[in-house]
Amino acid sequence: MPAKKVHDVCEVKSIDAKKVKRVKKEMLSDDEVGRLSETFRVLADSTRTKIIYALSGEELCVCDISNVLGMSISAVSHQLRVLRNMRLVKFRKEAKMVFYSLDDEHITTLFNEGLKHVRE
Amino acid sequence: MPAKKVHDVCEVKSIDAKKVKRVKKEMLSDDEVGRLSETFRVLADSTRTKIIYALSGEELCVCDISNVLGMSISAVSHQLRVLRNMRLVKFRKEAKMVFYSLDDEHITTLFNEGLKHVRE
DNA sequence: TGAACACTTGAGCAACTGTTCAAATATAAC
DNA sequence: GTTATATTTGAACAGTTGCTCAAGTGTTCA
Repeated sequence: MPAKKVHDVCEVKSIDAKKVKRVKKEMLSDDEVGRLSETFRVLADSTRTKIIYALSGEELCVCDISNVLGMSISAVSHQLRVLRNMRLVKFRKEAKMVFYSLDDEHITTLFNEGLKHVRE
Repeated sequence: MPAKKVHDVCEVKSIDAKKVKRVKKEMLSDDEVGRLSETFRVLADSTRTKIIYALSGEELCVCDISNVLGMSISAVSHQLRVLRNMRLVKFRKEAKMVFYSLDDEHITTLFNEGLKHVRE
């Protein structure tokens, strides 16, 4: 069997081979593309959006965030873990409570840029 | 049966009721939150990321984009529809071909802000 | 010690997303 | 008309995501 080719991919060079080559050469690296979409993906969920906005003013404990959003502690905690893994929030423990706050001003800039866009 | 309450939500006011009230009042509207996460969501996929970047230099037809990305025409076309629905790209038909180009400079700004972030 | 509290975590599940495949549409050339 | 090319579209399918529920950790206080 010959090396199977995906039929759906246009293989003709009739289009604009030079253009394709040039654009291909200037394409972002896989690493950049991956980190870029990962970055946007954390911001692309409404629960996380609300958490980030809530924390943009002041630090809050998990229970407070849960109250502000009207969501279960568990759901909030799961999302806080995502934000923690992405290093977007930091936390500090005080007795039984855990206080979260923002930990990445680049993301804040990006977030505000997005906010500006939807409010345009 | 009495009105069922979600048990998991912390209902005690022992935390910081005033803080919660204040943050709640300043919270983004549902509409803003929705549009914000929708905006970030379009950018949160690597195929769409690549398409946007490819189009940031010059207009390209579907076949060229497919060649640049090394993906099937169909997959590219599906994603172009998403970008079209979000008004992020525009297109022009020329004979059998369809040329796409960017159509939203706000998104370009947001995209570049994201790029700056991952390249920091 | 044990109960209460604040939070985290894992499993399970429904909803969503991106891709493939096959079929459809549209335009051009014969 | 038929054929070829460029693109779109719908269905199906696998993979991912975000929530709930229940059980777990760790700290405080009696």
